[in-house]
Amino acid sequence: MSAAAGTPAEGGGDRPWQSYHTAYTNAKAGMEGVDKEKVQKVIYEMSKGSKYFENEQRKEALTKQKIEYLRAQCATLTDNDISHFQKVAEKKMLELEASRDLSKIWLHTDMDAFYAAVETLEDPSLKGKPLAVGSMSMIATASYEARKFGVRAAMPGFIGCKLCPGLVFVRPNFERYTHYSELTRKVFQRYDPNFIATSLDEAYLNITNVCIERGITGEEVATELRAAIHQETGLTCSAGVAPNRMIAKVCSDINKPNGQFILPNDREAVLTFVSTLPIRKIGGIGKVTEQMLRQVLGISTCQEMLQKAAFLCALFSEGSADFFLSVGLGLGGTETPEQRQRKSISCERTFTATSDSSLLFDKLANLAENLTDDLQKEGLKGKTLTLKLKTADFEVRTRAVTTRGYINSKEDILIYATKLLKAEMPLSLRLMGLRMSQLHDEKDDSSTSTQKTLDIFFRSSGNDLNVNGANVQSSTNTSGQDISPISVTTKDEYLVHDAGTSASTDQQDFFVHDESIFIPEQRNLVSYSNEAVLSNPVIDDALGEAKLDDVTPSAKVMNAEKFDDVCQLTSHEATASSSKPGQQLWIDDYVCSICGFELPPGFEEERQEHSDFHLAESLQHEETVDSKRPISNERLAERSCSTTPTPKKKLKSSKEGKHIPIDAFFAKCNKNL
DNA sequence: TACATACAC
DNA sequence: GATGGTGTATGTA
Repeated sequence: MSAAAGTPAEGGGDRPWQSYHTAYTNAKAGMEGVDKEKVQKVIYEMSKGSKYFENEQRKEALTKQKIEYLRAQCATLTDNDISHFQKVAEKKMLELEASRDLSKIWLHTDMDAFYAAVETLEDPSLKGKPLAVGSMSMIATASYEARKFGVRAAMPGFIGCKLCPGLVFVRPNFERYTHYSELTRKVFQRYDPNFIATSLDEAYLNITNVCIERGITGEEVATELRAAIHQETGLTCSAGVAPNRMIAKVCSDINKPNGQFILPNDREAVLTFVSTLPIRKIGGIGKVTEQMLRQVLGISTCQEMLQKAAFLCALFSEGSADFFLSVGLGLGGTETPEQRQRKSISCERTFTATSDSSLLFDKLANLAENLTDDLQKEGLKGKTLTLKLKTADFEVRTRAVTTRGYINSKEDILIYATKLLKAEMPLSLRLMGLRMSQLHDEKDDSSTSTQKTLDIFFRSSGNDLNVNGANVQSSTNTSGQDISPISVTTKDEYLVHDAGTSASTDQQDFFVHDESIFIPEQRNLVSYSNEAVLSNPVIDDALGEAKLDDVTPSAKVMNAEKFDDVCQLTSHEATASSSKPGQQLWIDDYVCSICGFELPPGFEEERQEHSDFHLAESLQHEETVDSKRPISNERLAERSCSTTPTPKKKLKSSKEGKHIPIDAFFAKCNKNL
């Protein structure tokens, strides 16, 4: 195998710090004169032995395994394989080359040490001092003075202190940063009304029209724009100008701070530029990808992507290979993308590790509340709730559940979140997070709040206890069947709706991520009308089903166990049961003995409502004395909860060659034979 | 769909 | 003594 000319495994032995790579190992602008070896040593010494460090070691070991695996795959390639992939790669490169568009001029701007610069502007006494915006745990931004000592963003503050004993710390103040960010965006808007803001301090501008209309060069636009930003904010920024966004971003980093770099719209210039460019400079190529490409294929510059094109096509997925080859050709991002919708919304918090379950449930409730606030502020509901856990050992797990309907109330979120968390207990955690995805706009949804739903139910119980009672209209589905209100579910999973412009609301007390693509022209996209969602899905799914099903309470008690089986949660002994309405018992202080519905301790109000529900149900039962359908609490469980089983620790060490490209190759080879 | 990973800032 | 929060994309099962 000729191409697997990876460098020998570095580090280990007498210089263990050399092999400890962190997110902040690679140099940032302003760190040119830094004694990297010394910094590495300090980072290593201060990290060594910590749980964080040990987790990093585990992750590195996995990366090494991946690298070994790819090397092995590489070694199996025959000359025939290689020539086949060479052809594949050449075809791809021709196609990519044909797509090259040199008619656009893109400008990328990046504020210089943004948070630190804003703080210095607000408090001039900080000027000239090594400054870290952040805390002892984490630095968000380091001033250029601090960078000279090796201090940088994403580094924990205590390591920064060690590297730079006089380091001054300032707590982040996101309202300030947002204010200054808005000032910069006013300037951007004048040059490109459709500019793309990727964070508070970075943006892409398509300046093609400005250049044409005013008959000026990209360089002149950059100079003028940077001057305007300085004029209007008092802050400096750097800019890169190039025929596409990928290159423009790299260019803005070249003469940082307070500088600019222009790459002409010329194919040769682009290829020359890319020929020596380290792959790590490219957005999307991080620590792991860099290591893989270097250690498996000996690739360290973009141009080498082209030399090793056949191997890239052989070893990686089509998407990855396309990306790598584009990088080698210096292509990427010439059209303004469609405004993208937010896909998820989340909230997570780190705290002192604890295994105290009541503390953990409290924290979960806080998260649910925060998430609800954020969802409601944006008028969003979601279907998939993901619980993120980070153990005291820094191991990260995520557990998700998809509900049948869209939810966004604290109560609903907490019911599912609690279920997910309970299934993982006991464990010691240092972080919990909740994320809602599969979102849609609340205003497109006719569903109402939990309370309202219960109101409707109770009103209906009072008047007409028939399942098709007056308060809940019967509806007809597409196949013309009469369907019960309870089973009416929304069918708008792929609803398209207007996202609007989003001014970032930086509520967090630390880092902020402003993902909004700022497109001031609000466009109303088509939104497909959804079928009516009559009421709160959680209640519909869990309680409503029970309302339809007609069974004796004792049968329900028996099924409470199955509920747990289906959800694969801790099994509860349904020993405590009551067939009398109003005397409902909570098994394990948690599960409703009648229907298996779970409500954690502390939800006394909700429990009361739930008990009331069964009371009403029981009354209804007395009125409609038919027992047509035996209850299916399994169905109830399936409907309300699709929680996945507890972690199956899969060891991804299956040495069986399952890598798609390789398999695909053999499939193709067989066809070709 | 669920989960893990990688990445950006 | 101590290593973040928000969001996207992708691969895999």
